[in-house]
Amino acid sequence: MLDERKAAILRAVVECHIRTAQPVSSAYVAQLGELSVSPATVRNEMAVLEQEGYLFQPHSSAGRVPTDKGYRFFVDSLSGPTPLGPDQAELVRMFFDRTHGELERTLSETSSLLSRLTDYAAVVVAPSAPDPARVRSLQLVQLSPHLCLAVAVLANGTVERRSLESMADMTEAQVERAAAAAAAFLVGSTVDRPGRPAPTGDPYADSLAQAAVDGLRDLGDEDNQAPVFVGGAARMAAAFEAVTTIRTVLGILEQQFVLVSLLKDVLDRGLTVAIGAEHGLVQLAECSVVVAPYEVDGQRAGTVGVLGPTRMHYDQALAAVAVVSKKLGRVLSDGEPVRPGGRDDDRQRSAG
Amino acid sequence: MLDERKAAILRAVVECHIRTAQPVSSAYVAQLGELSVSPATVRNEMAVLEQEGYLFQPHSSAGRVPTDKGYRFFVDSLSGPTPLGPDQAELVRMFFDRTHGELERTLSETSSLLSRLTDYAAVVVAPSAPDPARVRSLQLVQLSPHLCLAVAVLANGTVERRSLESMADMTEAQVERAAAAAAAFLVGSTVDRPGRPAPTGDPYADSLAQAAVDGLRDLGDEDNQAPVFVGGAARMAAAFEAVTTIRTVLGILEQQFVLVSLLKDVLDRGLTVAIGAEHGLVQLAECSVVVAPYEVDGQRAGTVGVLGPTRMHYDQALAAVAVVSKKLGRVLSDGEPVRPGGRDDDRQRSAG
DNA sequence: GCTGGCACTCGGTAACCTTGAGTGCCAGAC
DNA sequence: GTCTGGCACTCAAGGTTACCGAGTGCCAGC
Repeated sequence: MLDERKAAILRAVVECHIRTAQPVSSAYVAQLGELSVSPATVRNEMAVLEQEGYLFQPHSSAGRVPTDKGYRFFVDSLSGPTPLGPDQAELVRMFFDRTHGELERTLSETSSLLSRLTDYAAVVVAPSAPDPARVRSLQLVQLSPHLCLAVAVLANGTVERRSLESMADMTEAQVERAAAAAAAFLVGSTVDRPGRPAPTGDPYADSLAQAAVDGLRDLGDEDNQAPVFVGGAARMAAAFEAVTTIRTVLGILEQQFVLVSLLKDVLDRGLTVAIGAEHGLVQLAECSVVVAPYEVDGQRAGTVGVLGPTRMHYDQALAAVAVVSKKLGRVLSDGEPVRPGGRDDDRQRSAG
Repeated sequence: MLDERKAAILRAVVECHIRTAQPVSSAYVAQLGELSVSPATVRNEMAVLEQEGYLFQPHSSAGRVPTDKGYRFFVDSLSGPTPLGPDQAELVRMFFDRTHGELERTLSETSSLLSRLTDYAAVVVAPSAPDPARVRSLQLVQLSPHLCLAVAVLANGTVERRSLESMADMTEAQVERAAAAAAAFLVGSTVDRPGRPAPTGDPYADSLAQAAVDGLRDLGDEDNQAPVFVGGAARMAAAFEAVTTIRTVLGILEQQFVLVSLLKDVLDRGLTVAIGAEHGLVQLAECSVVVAPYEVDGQRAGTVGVLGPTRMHYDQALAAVAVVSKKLGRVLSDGEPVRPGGRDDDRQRSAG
């Protein structure tokens, strides 16, 4: 589609613009020396590239700036994964060596890590409950005469809470009976087990037990909102000039629901990088997203991602996201906790 | 200290500058009509106020802007709590009517609410565990041969997790024995109960049980970090002009530890409002903080606060923080869950 | 097809002027 | 003594003009 020389020029323009945030001149590209041609030749090629929509000229006497299409070409032509820089690899190693358990905290700190690695905002979507989720224990805690809290510990260590309100006041004994019934029904089984707890003889206890079981059933549902952890939102303030842009982007980062669907959407379309308008969100037209799913126990569980300006360092972001998603998945996998001093290597073998 | 006329002028300047973010002229104050004097007189008074450090003149032909000291005088002279506006009161009522249980979620949404009420960033510090914390149930969940998760449900519905690593691999039976021992020791008691679980006959199980008990003991410790929920950080982007300021402030908002100590510090000094440099944080010199503790079951449990520019709407912020802290405390109190359609009134009776 | 040369464009910067909001001060009135 | 109107002064903001130079587009020649 693009001959080799045009491609090289385009790549040079993108790389330079990512670094400098300035329009790139033909003189700069020529002086690079990669292809031994004069600025005039480069100019001619650049004019063509502009006609074809890869470049854009802010005004008639300025250099060229890549369009979204230009970035897309650049990203697609990135040759294989760049390795992480040594300091960054060190950061990652240190982080995952001392991390274990405490799901929320791990996820939250992972988002900070990813943000520090890339210098953009990072997003980590919590693992959806393994499907189907096996219940390890179920408790009912009475908070007030008509308010109970159902606390379920799942096999993977996740803790789920549901508050249950009853119309009538409950006695302690009733709550205990309900808890026993609900636990007998659900513990050792999965949350979506069909049927209902065995009756206790007390209709109030029965309905409470049923409420607890019902409350947990939605865990399997698709639309059950997975929590999101955002790290380094402040770094977006440095990435943009216009205050209004900053405000918009920060606003989006606070809307967990929007974030989740954004990442999900990108992944569903089989993308790893969504540039500018490629994802649906108009408000993020000046942003790109780099995402990767992570696997827990061999299943896709959640997503990590980086949100930056369209002129982001894609290679570094891709590398960071790849490494973090892999390591995070491993840390969260049951059978494979962090092995301090273990022999895990960061490099991906083969896999072109 | 300030005669009544100077005080009136100062108040007028502060109010106007909060609204307009512009230097305030003598003509404006005179034309207000509150005190029937000419601009020239106002000018003379303003010159004195500047000498005394209440006002500041950006340049010699500009109006006056309040200094931190000026704001301090203004805040101290606010007469009693302003009531919330009707729409805002409605927001608050709706929010707390449909809120119950689910601690983290409540806190997180409360921070959003407070941010929406004030249009600044809001901070909610989670309640510190009631002191001493009573344990309702204790479970050990084995995640891998040498990694366990201790899950404790406290009497108030809080769930605490601690991951426990053992050198040697543990069998399921050992974990069960340890869980039984630890539960027998702690359930029904408080986390700081002295002594140790009864021995099980298996040294490995004993040490695991001990580890679980030890792990929870730090709950009572002072330095145990209370989680923080920040809402509406994006609104800070609108409150300031300079991008660097925005970045700094957002950076602070991401450092939970700094936030907690900031709020704690302000409260410890007996303040409700900290203006500009009054709190220790140089980076937040352009910000003010409005805080209020909330009480759960009659004890100070956590803090809510608002972070805005020094020229914030103090009256509204104070009102919002007061109402939200009171309502939040009530919702979180054991004996007193939200009573839908109940007879709770928002007005503070007497209490001058 | 590439290149050097050249005219042209146009954003950015600096110098300059003008405007007007606002002050400080003073002399006179109450 | 205190207030006030008047007046000169200051200085940021905005507009105009001129200039510079980076960068392009095009063309003629190699």
